[in-house]
Amino acid sequence: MNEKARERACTERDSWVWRALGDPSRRRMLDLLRRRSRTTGSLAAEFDFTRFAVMKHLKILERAGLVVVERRGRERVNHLNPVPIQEIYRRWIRPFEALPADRLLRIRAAVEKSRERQESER
Amino acid sequence: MNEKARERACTERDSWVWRALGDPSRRRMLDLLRRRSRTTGSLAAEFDFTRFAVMKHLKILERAGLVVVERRGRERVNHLNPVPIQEIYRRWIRPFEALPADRLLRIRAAVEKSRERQESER
DNA sequence: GTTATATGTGACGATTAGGTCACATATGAA
DNA sequence: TTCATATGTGACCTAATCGTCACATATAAC
Repeated sequence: MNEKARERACTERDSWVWRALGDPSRRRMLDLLRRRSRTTGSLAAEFDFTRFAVMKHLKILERAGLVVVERRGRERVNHLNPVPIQEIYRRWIRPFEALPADRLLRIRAAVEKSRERQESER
Repeated sequence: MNEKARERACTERDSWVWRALGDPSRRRMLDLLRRRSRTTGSLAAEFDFTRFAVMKHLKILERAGLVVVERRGRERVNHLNPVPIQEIYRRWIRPFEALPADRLLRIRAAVEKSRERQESER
């Protein structure tokens, strides 16, 4: 029961992060911000769609805590914050790596079979 | 330029996985499947919405490679496949952990400031 | 002050996604 | 064969999401 409660809490807390990471444009933004921090305008120049759309994406990333804003005069510098991604890893990715070996074998067999099935369908 | 091409390819290939992970119901499904493999019906019993909705979710998870299906007579056993999640980690999570120390300090300062700002707004 | 630049807001439209429904198919057991 | 059970398909509705537009605000430089 404790585990269930923990799961549920994590799901809700991480929800904004997952939503933010779900969009390819936003992932590309994070990739750009990973190299160096940028102002909103500088970031918008990298995308085909309008600056307003970029701002919306940044707002979503900020809400998720993935982007932190530093005001510098009339500019707005967007920094990438890696912490939420690390938390996602600890709560979601790592547990999925720790499956028992017998299950992994069985899953691998199922993957093989489904691959064969897909190929025979062609 | 090589790096850019690699990024782009990764983004597109992982796109289905991200989409699949974006929904909280699907994440809960993966959590259930992590404990043990289940038939579609058994899985559907855990959710408030209909079995058909569960099937749609399973289809999306399957398209992303996160769920592998094993036919067993008239039953359909859904296995969790951890491989795509591991790939997500390698291509997306780990690079974000490797930021240089000076940038991390600066980002941390920005996080602090934005937190102060948020608190003063209350 | 005036003006140019950088960022923010509100309303709107098109597309997609999550969900339900009624109905169809396939397998195991009697 | 007959019937119950497990899974699959097509059309539909609703709500959220991504993008645009016109307009508003704030700061730096002159």
